[in-house]
Amino acid sequence: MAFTLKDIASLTGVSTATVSRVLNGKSGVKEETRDKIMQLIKEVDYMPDATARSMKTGKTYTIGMVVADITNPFYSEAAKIIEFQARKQNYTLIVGNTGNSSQEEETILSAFQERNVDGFIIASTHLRDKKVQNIIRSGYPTILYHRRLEKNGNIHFIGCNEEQGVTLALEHLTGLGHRRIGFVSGPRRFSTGVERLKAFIEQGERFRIEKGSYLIKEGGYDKKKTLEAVEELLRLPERPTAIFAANDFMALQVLDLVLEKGLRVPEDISIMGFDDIPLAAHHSINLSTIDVQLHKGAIVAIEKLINLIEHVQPNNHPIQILLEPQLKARGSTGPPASR
Amino acid sequence: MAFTLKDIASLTGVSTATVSRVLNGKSGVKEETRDKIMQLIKEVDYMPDATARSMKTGKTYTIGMVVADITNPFYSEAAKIIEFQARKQNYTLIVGNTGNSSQEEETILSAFQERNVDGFIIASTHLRDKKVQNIIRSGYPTILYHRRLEKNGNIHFIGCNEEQGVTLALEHLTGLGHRRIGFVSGPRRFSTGVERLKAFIEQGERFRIEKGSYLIKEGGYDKKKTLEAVEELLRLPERPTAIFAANDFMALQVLDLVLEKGLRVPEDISIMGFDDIPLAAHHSINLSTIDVQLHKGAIVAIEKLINLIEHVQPNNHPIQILLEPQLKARGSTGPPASR
DNA sequence: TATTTTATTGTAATCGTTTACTTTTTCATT
DNA sequence: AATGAAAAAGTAAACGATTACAATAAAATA
Repeated sequence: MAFTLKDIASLTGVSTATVSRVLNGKSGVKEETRDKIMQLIKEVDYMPDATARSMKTGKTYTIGMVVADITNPFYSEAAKIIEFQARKQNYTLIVGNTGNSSQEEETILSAFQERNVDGFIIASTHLRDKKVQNIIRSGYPTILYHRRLEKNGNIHFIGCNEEQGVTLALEHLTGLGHRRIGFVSGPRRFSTGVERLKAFIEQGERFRIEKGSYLIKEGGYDKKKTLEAVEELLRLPERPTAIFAANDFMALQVLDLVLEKGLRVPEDISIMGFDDIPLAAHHSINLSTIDVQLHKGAIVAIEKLINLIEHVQPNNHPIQILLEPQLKARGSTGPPASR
Repeated sequence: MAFTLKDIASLTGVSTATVSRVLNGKSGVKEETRDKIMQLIKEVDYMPDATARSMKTGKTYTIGMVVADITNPFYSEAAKIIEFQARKQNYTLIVGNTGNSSQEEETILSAFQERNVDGFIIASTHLRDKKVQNIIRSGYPTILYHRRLEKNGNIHFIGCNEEQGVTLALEHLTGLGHRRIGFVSGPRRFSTGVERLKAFIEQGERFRIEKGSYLIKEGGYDKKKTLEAVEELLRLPERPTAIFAANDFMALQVLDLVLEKGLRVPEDISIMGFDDIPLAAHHSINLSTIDVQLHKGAIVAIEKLINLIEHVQPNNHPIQILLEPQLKARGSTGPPASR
């Protein structure tokens, strides 16, 4: 049965205050007393009750992170990095998985609030997410990661320069000679979805993608939706010579579907992704994509969050960090077949 | 600024006891009073402080899960399922990532203990894990998932029948005609590592794998170790016609390396994995492997754990569940090239 | 040695809930 | 109207730590 601070106090014949002081490494305790207490602590393997402690101090040393899908390498990678960094500073990370359901997200965020997390990293918000707005408004230290809200007044955001990323991708594809490029967009509820789409349309003009020869199709995170989009693209009278998927997770699905149909990549069709999840570099995937600097972003996110938590900001300048994406040209893209 | 139960009490002019009763849906509160309180709660969006509550009740409704590597789809998939099931019953899941370091694992487990998690799902234990033994001994509801301890007296374990899995794999490979099969084993600190290896050796005899013509090499989770193992296998005078990796994560690396060397799979060499992570079914991976029933295992694990937590077991029969693995024959295995 | 000063320790309230126990209110019964 | 039982509400003590403040012990100074 577990020992409490009180037990330690009475067993060593001192007051709880003294034990607490020792526990927290405060000064003003005689060496001898400290040693005696420390020894007993080791001996009985006493560990302070974080619950009780945080009740008094108001700090839980817990950070709530909520992601769209932990099985998506993009998020699991980020979670891993963030957890690691957090623990280095004594924080525990709680990760919640929304599966892109705002219903679930709300439940999770509430659970986290009830548990008094010290701060949030939210990587699942949709554009007009009431609950998220609510949390930010009520002053919780919060960092929006990767996805943002529609209106971003006074909101801390860390992500990548989506427009720049799309530009790089199109530069690459058009550089190879592609003019008919199909785009499988992400859901429009998410900032990444709309921003990448918007950039594709804008930049598409600039790069002279053939009018009407590309199709934009909203994909989802389930394979079915992506399948529909791909089928529709391939059924076009003038088939696109390249498909650009709005993220790697979808690109993988596209790749899968295209291969299933017996097309060769990149000889028959090029595939381009976005995000650069670790798997993209895998030899048998070998996906050309845009590196969104996930690692750097994750590190900055947790660093900034802990900063927000520990030093009440004198300046309430919202943090707005846009990382510069990079092109990763791999084997899934090549020149279009000449006909 | 957040409202407390006391605020709700004084604002509605009742005692804290009454509010608490309403909050917990207890009887003995007049309808009218209940309504009045409920209304205020909605109005000010009051949420009870889980910290304070669990301090009194001794329950945190939190489950600690510790995994070897959250970016390994095997674990992220399990975590996702477990989190989902847990939340359905009002539990929050904390996931810790050990990166296979027992140092890290210990830190994480201690952090979880201090936070008074109601139970543990441990999917990272090594065979003689002191800390894990310690936790089990001290009576925490704990389920070992996937990996087990060396001695399993009175320990709850859910995993798959490793021997059976290896047998299926060898049946498949030898059935195709392979006699020289290289095995890249997992680390021997883990039960899965030794069990799969042991089964390979035992069953290998039965299936008349050519003596001395196969090599067993301990791989790791970093690509370097696997690379070494693969190189050594390929350098053998009589090259194995198939490589069996002790898990899919490693099989993916093997696949990658083999392809990099210009070998065709399965024409030049067959690759077999173990676990059946979702990615294995991906068209461009198409890895033959052993389905360890991860989904079922995860569901059972969380179900049993919550059961342990909520109904103090009258019978302390340790739970020992071995799921039956299944062969998933895909494209990475085929008959050996005839020479 | 008496008196300050400083270092060490102790006391007790508090954080926000829950809950055993007590008190008050309501209402049926006589 | 008096009584008693049942229903509703209240009181106050926990849970296990932290901490402001008070008290004591030790050391320094006069």
